[in-house]
Amino acid sequence: MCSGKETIPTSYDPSMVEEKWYKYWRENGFFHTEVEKGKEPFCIVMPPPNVTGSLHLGHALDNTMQDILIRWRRMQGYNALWVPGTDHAGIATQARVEEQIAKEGKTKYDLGREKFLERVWEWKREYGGKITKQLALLGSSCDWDRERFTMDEGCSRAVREVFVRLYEKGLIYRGSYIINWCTKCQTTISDIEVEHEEQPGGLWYISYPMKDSDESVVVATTRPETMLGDTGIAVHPEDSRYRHLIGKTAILPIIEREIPIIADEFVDPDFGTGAVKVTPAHDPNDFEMGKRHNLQQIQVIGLDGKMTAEAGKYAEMDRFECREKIVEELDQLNLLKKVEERPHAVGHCYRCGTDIEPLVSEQWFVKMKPLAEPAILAAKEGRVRFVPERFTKVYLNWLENIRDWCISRQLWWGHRIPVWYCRDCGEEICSSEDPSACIKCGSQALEQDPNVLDTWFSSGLWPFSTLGWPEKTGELEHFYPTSVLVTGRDIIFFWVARMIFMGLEFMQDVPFHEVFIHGLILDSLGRKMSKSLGNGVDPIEVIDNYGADTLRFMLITGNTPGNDIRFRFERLEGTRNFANKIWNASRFVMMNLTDYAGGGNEIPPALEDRWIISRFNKTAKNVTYNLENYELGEAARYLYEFIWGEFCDWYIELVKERLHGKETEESRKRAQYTLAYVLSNTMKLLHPFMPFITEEIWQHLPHEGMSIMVSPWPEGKEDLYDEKTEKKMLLIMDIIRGIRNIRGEMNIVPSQKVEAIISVRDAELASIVEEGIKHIKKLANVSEIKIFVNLPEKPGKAATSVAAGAEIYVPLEGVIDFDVELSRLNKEITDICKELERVDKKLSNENFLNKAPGEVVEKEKNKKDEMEEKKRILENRLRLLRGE
RNA sequence: GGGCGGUUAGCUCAGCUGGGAGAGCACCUGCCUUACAAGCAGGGGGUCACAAGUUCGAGCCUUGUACCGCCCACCA
Repeated sequence: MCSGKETIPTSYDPSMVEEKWYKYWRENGFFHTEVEKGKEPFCIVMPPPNVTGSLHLGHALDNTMQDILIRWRRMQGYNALWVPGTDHAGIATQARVEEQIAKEGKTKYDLGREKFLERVWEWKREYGGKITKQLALLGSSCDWDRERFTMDEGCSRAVREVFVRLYEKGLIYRGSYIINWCTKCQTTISDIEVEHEEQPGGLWYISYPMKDSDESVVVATTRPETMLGDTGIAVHPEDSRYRHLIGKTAILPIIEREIPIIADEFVDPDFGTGAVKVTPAHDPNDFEMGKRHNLQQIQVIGLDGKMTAEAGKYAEMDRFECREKIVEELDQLNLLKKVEERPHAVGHCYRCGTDIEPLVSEQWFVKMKPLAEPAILAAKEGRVRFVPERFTKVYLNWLENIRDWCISRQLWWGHRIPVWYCRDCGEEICSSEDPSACIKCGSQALEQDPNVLDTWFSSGLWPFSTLGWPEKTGELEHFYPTSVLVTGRDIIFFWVARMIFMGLEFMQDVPFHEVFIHGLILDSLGRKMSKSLGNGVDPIEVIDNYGADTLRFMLITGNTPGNDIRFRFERLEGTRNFANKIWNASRFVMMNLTDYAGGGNEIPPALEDRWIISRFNKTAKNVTYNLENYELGEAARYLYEFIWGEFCDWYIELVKERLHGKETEESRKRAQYTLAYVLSNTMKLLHPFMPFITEEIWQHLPHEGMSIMVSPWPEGKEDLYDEKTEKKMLLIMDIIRGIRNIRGEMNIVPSQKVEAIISVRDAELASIVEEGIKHIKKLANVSEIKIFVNLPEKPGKAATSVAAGAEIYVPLEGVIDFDVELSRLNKEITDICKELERVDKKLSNENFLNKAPGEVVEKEKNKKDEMEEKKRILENRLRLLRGE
């Protein structure tokens, strides 16, 4: 059962155990979950990482949190399912493969759509498994038998089904609207994929002459090159400066087009000149205005970012170069009236950073209002709850101001839009199955829409598509709605909101009841980790060097829900040391359990046994409570403190004598039992956080069952709380600390034992000290202790310490350094005086006495008495030492 | 322009529904004490950003201010 001392290394080596146990868990099917109707379900669907990506710290945090929740609930006896999977990540993956074939000197057009897609699938097969392997290294206990991919058969079916149903309901439509175009990626992107960044820019004032008069109108613009596509000038209807011009015609310089002056409420009279040029084809506001006033849309910038034929002599010129040239020409024409420096929020493509070009294009959209409304309601009614709560507002604010969602992408990698056009009669056919003939004219000359869907369209179905939808599976019935979604706050809009409205639309219920949001992982200087800064940390490297348990625990501790975390290597080392501490404590326990064959619970527990059992059960309660409230960091902190500060620092030290056979066999066995009980149950509490080391240790301890991960969770039994014992131990520990303090301050080496004289207030306290006398001797390195009740004459040449109700004297004849002792006493007295002052002030306040709760007042009074006694004793000592 | 978060020890951060300021690291002192030097014992170090308010009592609640960070936004 237990290994001998020699075979267990003195420092913990994660690489020796992690792979072994992961394999063991997997081979024994502990990750796999079947529907068990009798058990309460607990289900998490994993946010699918990019299939061709590799694990970064964000994933590590995300999945550690999920694994903690799943492992904990599984141990609690829930029917716990964690569904893993990956996302096809349209633009990102396609870009990688395009890069690859570019090295061969080819473009995707050389290959053609079909061949290109074959290459992407090949790439996916070759590089796609990487991230899931890395998730395994982290210890993720997800059900790999249920691994999904957003483009697998089932998910693809779900996507088509959803598209068709929305289409038939009129919630998906096709039309020409202004969209965000990335000239580099050569595709549309949705509004949230556009990142705005303030950049220095200019505001150019351009004069447009009026037709049939000498007047002119000056407009201000940040994008002069778009003037080539101007089809109007707008002013505010109430603006007296321009009222007389409304309805008249101006001449667009350079192009010499006649354009109308229109009146529109949108125009802010206080901005610029109060007159604005209108370019419906290249600005979202102008697009709307153009619709309102029936203005022509003239596209002057093409999909490639170059000026179109409509730009006249500027055709074929790059849009940025054109800007400069236009300004030059206007200047020459004396039409440039003013140039101002002005920061401008330019939209960039979230992927490649290219300036987004708004332009009009025929695309597919999802009508959002009818879908958003139920999603708003669900959050308001608390059917889906955000943790921390403040993110509800972020979510609601977005949905309440939502615009229609452009879902078509001009990519090849993705879910192709299930719409076909008949070449003969023009009929548009939307169908979940590939149609063989036109439903109207019977022609077989059908052509599928070339576009694919936004990647987030399929991710939005993830909670139900992975559970089998549109089939009515047992999984869906049992596990939907899932229990909690764990994700970063950066994808609340992209993903969380969309899953919620899709779930409500297609499952008539929210996809999860709770959304647990975590922050970002920053570098040690508080910056985002990014490729360009080169400040990224590779979690796999961390796992190689420190172990997965260490990485996990480090990511979880010292953090609070929703807040960002700085990644610092010192913290990693601290956590590694914690793992090592656990390892060595366990080594100690195992070494002392070599002859232990179970049992011992029937033997009456010693004081320290009752104490550690009480402390353990309180810890279990605290850990459970904090897990329930998603306070994973707090839960971890309780464990850290219990293991290191109580089990290691105190309990192990307290039982060494018994284990070494210095007392009875019975006492020894009872200590063995308690060690095994507390350690193995503590390992259970720690298991969700540090799965590997806890399994390794648990397997070495007496245990039932095949794995700690399927052992029952210790809930913390209140009937094993023992307040009386804890109070006793507190006194004994205070006495030990008091003597240690004297020893430390006096620099008394451990080889030198001291004596102690303890004077207590009453017989009850005397018996407690008596009970702890051997502990005091051992842990404070004391040779002899004399206990008195109210010792009348205090020892002379001794150092002093005071605990609640007990005075401790350490005679130091010849050794005592009076200066040290005097300053030590002085400091303590000063500290007490400060406290007393505060307490006195409180207690002399009549309002406090009258208004504060009785127990609080009582507490303060007791405190005061204690302090005063302590102060008196210490002052007496001071006088005695000074020979007063 | 709106919204959110932060400001606590030298550093990085905890501090739950208001009732004696905490941890880790760093620092100082002494220790290889047969689990652990990745350790043990002891110690120093804080006007809880600032101001006002509520309260018997504020790190915590209210309002305002300053600075840092993030998100959202169709004033060209």
